[in-house]
Amino acid sequence: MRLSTKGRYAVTAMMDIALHQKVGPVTLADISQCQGISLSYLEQLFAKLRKGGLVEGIRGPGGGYRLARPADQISVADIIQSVDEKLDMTKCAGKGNCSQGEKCLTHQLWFELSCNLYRFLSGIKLDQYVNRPDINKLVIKQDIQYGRFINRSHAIA
Amino acid sequence: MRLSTKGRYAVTAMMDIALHQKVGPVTLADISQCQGISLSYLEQLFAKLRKGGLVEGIRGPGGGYRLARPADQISVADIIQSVDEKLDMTKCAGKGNCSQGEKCLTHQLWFELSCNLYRFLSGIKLDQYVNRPDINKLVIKQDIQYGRFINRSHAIA
DNA sequence: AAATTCCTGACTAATTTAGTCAGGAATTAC
DNA sequence: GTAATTCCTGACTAAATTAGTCAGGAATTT
Repeated sequence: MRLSTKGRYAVTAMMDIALHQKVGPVTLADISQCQGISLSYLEQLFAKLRKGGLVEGIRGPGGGYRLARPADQISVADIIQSVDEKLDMTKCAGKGNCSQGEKCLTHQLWFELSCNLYRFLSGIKLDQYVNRPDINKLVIKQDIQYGRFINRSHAIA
Repeated sequence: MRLSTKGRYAVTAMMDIALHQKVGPVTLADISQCQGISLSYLEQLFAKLRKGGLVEGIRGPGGGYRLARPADQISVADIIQSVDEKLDMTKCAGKGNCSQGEKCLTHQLWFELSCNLYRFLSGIKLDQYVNRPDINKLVIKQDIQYGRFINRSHAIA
C-alpha cells in the first residue's frame, strides 16, 4: 500500500465537507484556503474522489462538492483507496507469485499487514469525527476566521 | 508516516538475515541476488539499519551482516522507522500546531491512526516468521536454488 | 599479498507528489 | 441572455522521494 501525504490531503478535504454538510455544498476554493492545499491539486484529487463515487460536484454559483453518501458510510480506507489506488502492500498485488511464481519470504507478512490496516482504516467513518464536540469547536473557530458561509441564504433556502 | 516499498525492501532484507541466523552472517550480495534488490541500494538501506542499531556488519571473507539483538526483540516498526525516519502521520509531527498554532481538523484522526499502526507494527517481531514451518520450507528451497551457504565451513566452525 | 566484504560519498534516473496554467461546461443570479 | 460562479479537463512544470550506479577505501580472513 501507500500511506502518504496525498491521502492525508484527500481525507482532510473530505472531512471539511463532512463537517459542513448541513450548510450546503463546499467549494474547493474554500477548502483550498482553509486547509492550505493548492486549488488545482485539489481538483486533481477530487477528480479521483468523484470517480470513486465518494463525492458529487454541483456547478454554478452556490455549488461545490457534497458527499455522495452519508458520512457514516464513508471510511478513511475508501478515501485513501480512491486517491492512492491500492491498499495492498504485497509486491505481487495479492497473487502470491512474487518470487519465481511462488510466494516470497515476506508475502505472509505484507498480506497480514494489509488486512489489518484495511480493517482499521475501513472502521473509521467520517461521521465519527463530525459528531465530536472538540472538533466542532475548531470548525466554528476556523469558519469565522476565514469568513466562511456568510452569504449562504440561497444554499439554505 | 510513510509506508512505501522502501520499508518493504528493508524488512525483506532483515527477514532474510533472521532466517539464516544459525548459518552465520549474511552478505548483502546474497540478499541482493535472492531478494532481487540492487546491491548498492541495499548498502544505503543498511547504513541506516546500522545507525538504528538493528544490525552489525562484519568485514572480510565469511563476513556479512547479522542482527544486533535477538530476533524476538526486533519489530517491523523498528525496521521501517530506521529507514523511513518517522512513523508519525500528523502534519505537525505530533506537536499539535498544524493549523495556526492549534490542532488542525484531522489532527486527532492521524494521531489515532499513528498510534494504532505503531502498536500493530511493533507487535510483529522477526522471530514470529522465523519459527514458521511454511516459511522455512520456502527458505530452504530458495537457498538451494541460489546455491547459498555451500562453503560455510568457516562460519559454522 | 590477495580476496572478500563492509562502508562511504557523490552522482544519475525514474517515479511520485505537488503545484501551475489555460481554457471549457454547467448552473445561478441579475 | 449576459455575467458570475463553480466544477471539470488536460497538459505542463517543479520538487521530492525512491531506486540504482559508480568509484574507491577500510577491515578482515585465507
